Amino acid sequence: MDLAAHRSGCPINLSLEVFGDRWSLIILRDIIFGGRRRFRELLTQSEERIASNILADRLKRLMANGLLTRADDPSHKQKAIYSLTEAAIQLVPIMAHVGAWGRRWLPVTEDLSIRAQLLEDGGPAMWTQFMHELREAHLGVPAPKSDATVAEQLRAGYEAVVARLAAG
Amino acid sequence: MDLAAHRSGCPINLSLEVFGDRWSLIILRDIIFGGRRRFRELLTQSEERIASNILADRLKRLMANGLLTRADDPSHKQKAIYSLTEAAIQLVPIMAHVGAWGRRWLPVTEDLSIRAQLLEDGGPAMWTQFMHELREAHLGVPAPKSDATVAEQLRAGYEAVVARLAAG
DNA sequence: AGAAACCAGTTGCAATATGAGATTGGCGGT
DNA sequence: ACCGCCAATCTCATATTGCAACTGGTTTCT
Repeated sequence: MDLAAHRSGCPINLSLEVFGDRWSLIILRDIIFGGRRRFRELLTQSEERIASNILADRLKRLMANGLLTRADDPSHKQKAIYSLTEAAIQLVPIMAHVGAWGRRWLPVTEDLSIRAQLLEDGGPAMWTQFMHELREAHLGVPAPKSDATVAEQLRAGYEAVVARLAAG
Repeated sequence: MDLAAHRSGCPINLSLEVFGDRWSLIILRDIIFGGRRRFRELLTQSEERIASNILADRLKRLMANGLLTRADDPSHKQKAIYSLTEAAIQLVPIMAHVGAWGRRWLPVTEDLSIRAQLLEDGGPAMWTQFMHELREAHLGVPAPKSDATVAEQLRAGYEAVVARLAAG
């Protein structure tokens, strides 16, 4: 596509050209923190109700920009599996910072911000471990063993808040 | 404006609703790292050539979202001065991370990425000092004294690269 | 004083992107 | 054979973006 179609060679500008829109980081968030790997999961299980055409377009664009890869599911001929690339996995610290910033300055809801809080409290060490787990799940790189995975801690924290809110 | 017009209460989503577009962070980058404070400076001195109506719209939106304030310049009746709020100053670590990510994964140019590199090398300590300097310049909060300001280090690094590229 | 340049935007209009909903065509399970 | 699932695509209405020209006022120059 874009032969020299860049607005400038500034790293912030180029980054925005890749994920500076309303949906790309939402999709990556769902893949990274929500464990979604397929079109249908991303379409129906996100809070923000993305339209199917937008989702299809963004997945294409993220692949073209090297943040995602797509593979056929060997067990289901028409199922596709999306995987993060190393570049996308390295967005984890940015996600953590953005989540922390949003939690501090915007009217977030408790259930949807608990993961951001756990990640903020865990700090860079937790982000690094989480990135290892993502590399294992998406790139097949074995991760160092640990008793409680970050993914599990985030899930448990979320469940606990949802249960507490439901109990009232 | 938008009463409950949010797509969800997720901190990442709400953050994207504030600055998840192609221009908002570019404008903030120019204010934070380029020292621009006025409409005309932002309009004409940016690499990416923003259109005046888009600039006007984004400045309005950033003010509505609490990232900028606007004041009349006492010495010039029709000059306005834009200032960062504390919320915007706290985007510095995100800017630093996004710059570092872009530098690693995208085809940046050397002159426009030197500042990102200096900021990456300087680490969180340098970001913190820079945030103090921004608080002094935009909020009137006196910053701890230091022999070389971060702003000056970034400027000098940029000038050096530009000079070397021009000579070489 | 009069002309020229500067300032912060606004306006009109074409091109582009977004969004909701229906539809497509291949696949799997029963 | 039928029904539901899957990854998209199509259609059409609305919203956003981008360019260029323009506004109404203010300072600066001569």
